[in-house]
Amino acid sequence: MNAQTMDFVERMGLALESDGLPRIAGRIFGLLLLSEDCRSLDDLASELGVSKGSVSTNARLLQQRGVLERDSRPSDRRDYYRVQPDLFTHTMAQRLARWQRFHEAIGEARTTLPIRSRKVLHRLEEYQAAYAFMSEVIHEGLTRWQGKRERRSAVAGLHR
Amino acid sequence: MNAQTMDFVERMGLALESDGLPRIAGRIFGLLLLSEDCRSLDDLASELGVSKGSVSTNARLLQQRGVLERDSRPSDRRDYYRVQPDLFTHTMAQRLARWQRFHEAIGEARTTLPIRSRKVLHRLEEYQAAYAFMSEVIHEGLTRWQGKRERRSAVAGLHR
DNA sequence: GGTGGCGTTTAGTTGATACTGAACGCCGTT
DNA sequence: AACGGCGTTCAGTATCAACTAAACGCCACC
Repeated sequence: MNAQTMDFVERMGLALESDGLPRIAGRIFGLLLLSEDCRSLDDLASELGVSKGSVSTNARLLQQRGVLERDSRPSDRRDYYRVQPDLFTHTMAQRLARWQRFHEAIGEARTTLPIRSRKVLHRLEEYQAAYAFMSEVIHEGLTRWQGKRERRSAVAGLHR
Repeated sequence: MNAQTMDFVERMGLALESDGLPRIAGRIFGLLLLSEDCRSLDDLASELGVSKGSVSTNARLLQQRGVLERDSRPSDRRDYYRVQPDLFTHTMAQRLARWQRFHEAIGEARTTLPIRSRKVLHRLEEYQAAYAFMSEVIHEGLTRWQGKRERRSAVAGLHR
């Protein structure tokens, strides 16, 4: 592997690690981000110099998170992985879902907890209102972006 | 402390832990979120049943992240902490900054790495474009929300 | 100048988890 | 039915970070 490429892969390892994922998951992601074609588990393992078991576990983890996609080829028993084509939309949506859980906890607290203080109550309401507003903004932004993408690829289709 | 309150505090502990912060930091945040007034370090430590050192370190951490604010009182050497008033805007802006670093890495890779594949290049460009777009959407949304807040508090001021 | 209350720092412990290497199970092929 | 190639799983380890408790340093007040 190229030295610069290895640097990038390593940076991605650290970046996703700071996001709560295993470092190897980040490395797999980084490598596939720069790969033209899908890669098999053994391919990934040897390229990254890590055990096959780790790659298997982490590739599946990334797949479940919507970061990677699994692919198969006719008359080939191996699994191949690649990055999800519309990666950005997926990860963004997933982040939103993660926040949602957090804000649900606050909402639940607001309704079920015996809150004496008007100040606290107002603080929680304010927070929820802000979340609701921004959640809507982001959702609307995502659909607008997808619309742009679709229109662009439709035009590209005409040019073929 | 109330049992339900303890549940909530514990949930916040887990929530912020899954965000890369120490669990105690989450507990401090949860407790202060439900507190009418500021709390001293010793107060927090005894209420949460953890060591004073942990509270000191983690409260400062949350302050540096813009989650908490430190307060002091005349003729009192103790530090008091409370949640940042416009918590939501702060945390949102901080998340954006964190993403930025990630996307800078991708941008850097795109320009410095020798990328042979047109497909890969297009993938990276697409990703960056999406990020730029959504970053703008979120920023614009945040300023709109702050505008709403200011107008509302101005009206509330008139009514006093 | 000593004393007590405060926040901070640090050595040490504990707990969690990423990772490895090997065993396992499955299936297609011979 | 044995074999080989594949993905998965699991016991063992090693690393890392949170947390505690105690020492420390600082400042105000006596």
